[in-house]
Amino acid sequence: MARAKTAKPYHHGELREALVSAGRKLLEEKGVRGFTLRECARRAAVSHAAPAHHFASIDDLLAEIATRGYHELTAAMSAEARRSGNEPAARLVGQGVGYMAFAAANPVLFQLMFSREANRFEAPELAEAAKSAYHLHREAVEAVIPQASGDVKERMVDFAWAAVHGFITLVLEGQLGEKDSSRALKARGLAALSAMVEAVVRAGGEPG
Amino acid sequence: MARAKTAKPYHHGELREALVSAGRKLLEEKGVRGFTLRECARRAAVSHAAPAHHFASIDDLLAEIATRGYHELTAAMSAEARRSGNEPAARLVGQGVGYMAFAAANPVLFQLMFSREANRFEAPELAEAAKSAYHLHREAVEAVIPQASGDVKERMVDFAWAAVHGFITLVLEGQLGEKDSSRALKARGLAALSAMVEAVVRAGGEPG
DNA sequence: ACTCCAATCTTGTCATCAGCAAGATAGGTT
DNA sequence: AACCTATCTTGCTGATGACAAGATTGGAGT
Repeated sequence: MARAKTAKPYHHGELREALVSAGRKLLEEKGVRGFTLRECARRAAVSHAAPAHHFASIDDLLAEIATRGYHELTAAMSAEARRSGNEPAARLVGQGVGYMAFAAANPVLFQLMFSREANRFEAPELAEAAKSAYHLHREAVEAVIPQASGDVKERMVDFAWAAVHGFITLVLEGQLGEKDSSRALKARGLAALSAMVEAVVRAGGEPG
Repeated sequence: MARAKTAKPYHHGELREALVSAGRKLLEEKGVRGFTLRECARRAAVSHAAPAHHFASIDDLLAEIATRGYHELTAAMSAEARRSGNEPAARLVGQGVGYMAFAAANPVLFQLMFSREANRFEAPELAEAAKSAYHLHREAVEAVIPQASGDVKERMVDFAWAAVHGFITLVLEGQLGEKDSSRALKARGLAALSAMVEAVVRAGGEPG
């Protein structure tokens, strides 16, 4: 039957994308606990049961959103490292800046990506996406201390990631510099990054 | 009326405590998203509406649990620092060990305490409890670099906390050393702490 | 000892949620 | 043109948080 111009088409056409997109906004607005499948459906203008044909459960949708988050995180790290030139230490700082910038722009998504729940989502692509971000970081650290032993490298990979991740995490949680301007916060972040890189360089300089 | 020995007393007597206790176990079992007020009530053997008389909302109960978590965290940090003697650097490492030990023993609670939601709970005692943990940390860092300028001190407080918090956070999320034994993980944690303290000491040695 | 009252706990209800079932529609395939 | 499968719908079930109204309790004041 020919439908009137104003009638809603029965088939959405790009519902999966629409749900991911709506879900991502909803996530930032309402937080992880306020996220509901039905609200996603409402925002995509479909019935409450429509999402089931694209995502087996609410966790499935969250996993997809988190996976895309990791892809974006990786891209942000790469881009900022590239902007920082060829010097390994500068690139490591840049990658950290990219990491923090992504987190600051997507605080709730970032929290979801690094939450305990996300780790139990059993989504292979999610684990894959997370690993590629990790490898990017690992390579950047190792490039700074190419002469160090494997043990030292591993420890510095841990340490560097912990410093970057810990700093931005504490900021997003409001534990650090609540009243600071975003400009001042950026300066504090850069200071933390500098301290981290310096520590890595020193540790790498003592071979063994 | 005299009630039979087997009859359940109408008044619980210590329901608030029972709910906090049950809620804490439930939290670790089911995670933040699996936490429900009704299950807490069930475990305390009261009706589903009973908790309302002790906690205005589910967030209120979570805030109380988080507040107690901060008190325990502070205690764990203090105790481990005390065990580490009087040397400031050793005490800072010890405090970090206490921090990580608490987090490892209460992973979900720890995640809750440092989640975005917890920050919006609007519970004065929660903010208070969080601050006292922060001050403990600040003092421990400043004791290591008493001669440093205020700026350097502030930056090292940021940095040290970020390193400790970031490391244990990544471990609890399963991002770091998934397959490591807890013994190996502890070693990696200590390595991160050492690198952190060394960096703080060096930075503090350059006055200004 | 008696009364009364406020705190505590109960049952019952409502709107909302995730997930499932069964039926309607659409777009593509043979 | 017939069909067939993915997509989307309405309509349920069981559970949740919050609220309302009533029952019970223990204690404060007389």
